[in-house]
Amino acid sequence: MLTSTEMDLSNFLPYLLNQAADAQGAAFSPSYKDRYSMLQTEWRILFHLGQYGDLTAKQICDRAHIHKTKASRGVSALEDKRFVVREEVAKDRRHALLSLTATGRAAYDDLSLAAAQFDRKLKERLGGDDVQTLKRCLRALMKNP
Amino acid sequence: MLTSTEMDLSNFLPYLLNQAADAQGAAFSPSYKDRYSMLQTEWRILFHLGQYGDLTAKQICDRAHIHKTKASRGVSALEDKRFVVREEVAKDRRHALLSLTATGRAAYDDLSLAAAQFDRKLKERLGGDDVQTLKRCLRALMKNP
DNA sequence: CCATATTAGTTGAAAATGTAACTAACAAGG
DNA sequence: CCTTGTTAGTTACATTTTCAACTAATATGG
Repeated sequence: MLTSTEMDLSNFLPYLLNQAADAQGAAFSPSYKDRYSMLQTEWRILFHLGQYGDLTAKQICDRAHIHKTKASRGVSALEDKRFVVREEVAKDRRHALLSLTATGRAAYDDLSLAAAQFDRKLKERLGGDDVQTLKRCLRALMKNP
Repeated sequence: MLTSTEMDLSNFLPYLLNQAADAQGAAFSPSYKDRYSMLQTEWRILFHLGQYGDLTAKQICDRAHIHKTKASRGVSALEDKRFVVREEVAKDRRHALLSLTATGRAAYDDLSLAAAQFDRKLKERLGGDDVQTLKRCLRALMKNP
């Protein structure tokens, strides 16, 4: 018997968010896992570099909310795959600008296309109005209070 | 320059979902981590038992989409904390019905309240109409096509 | 300058997760 | 019965993530 203060799990927003994110993440992840043996973090770094141009690891961490150790290992993995090269910034040698190689760019282009298709199908499923609202809500929830 | 087929990362639904789920998860997790040293899976199992009564591990796995190894470890951890006891089902000794101890029930009640408060604040932030739409979308996205 | 603090990034160990192989119990067909 | 298959749950091992400590470079305040 649920009282008014008690919670209904199937209505608990963090739970719903998590389940939806897991399901959709699992649906998309084969795109980068199967074809490029990338982990999610690598895919995310690649995507940031492809979209926003050359960035330092720090900038990617800040934008994508990735912890620096995860990013550090992700960048190394992308270097091993020859998808990314790093170039020291003369002005401040702590930073290193990351940029995509031709191979990395090709992978990005390919995955970017797959992502666009994936997103388009989701939009079809949910309907344009709902997607608008959904994205607006998600953007609001990304940034904690 | 973005062509029509190219993706805008900040609009990619799996990414938005993931970021929002992470942010909200991180905001709520101290409730069960700090006070009860629980992991997310433990909290989820506890919540299922509190809400839906005694269940087997399998039933929880199916309902919550938790992998059986994760569930197995979560249940063990909850037993160690004396939050859960298992009782063999005579009819089929492969199953074990899990139920909350008084201690487990108390933790559930406490966390349930915290969750309700958390959810209420989110609702205030987003507005009732949006929350309706949001939850409907998330429920649709939880179940893959 | 020089001591101290901060920042970017790395590394090693510990914790958690995922994968696969396993056990134990039951089911079903011959 | 008895072989074969399925199911619930556990365990061992590899991979990934997290945490804390570290290095190297730069900034800052006296």
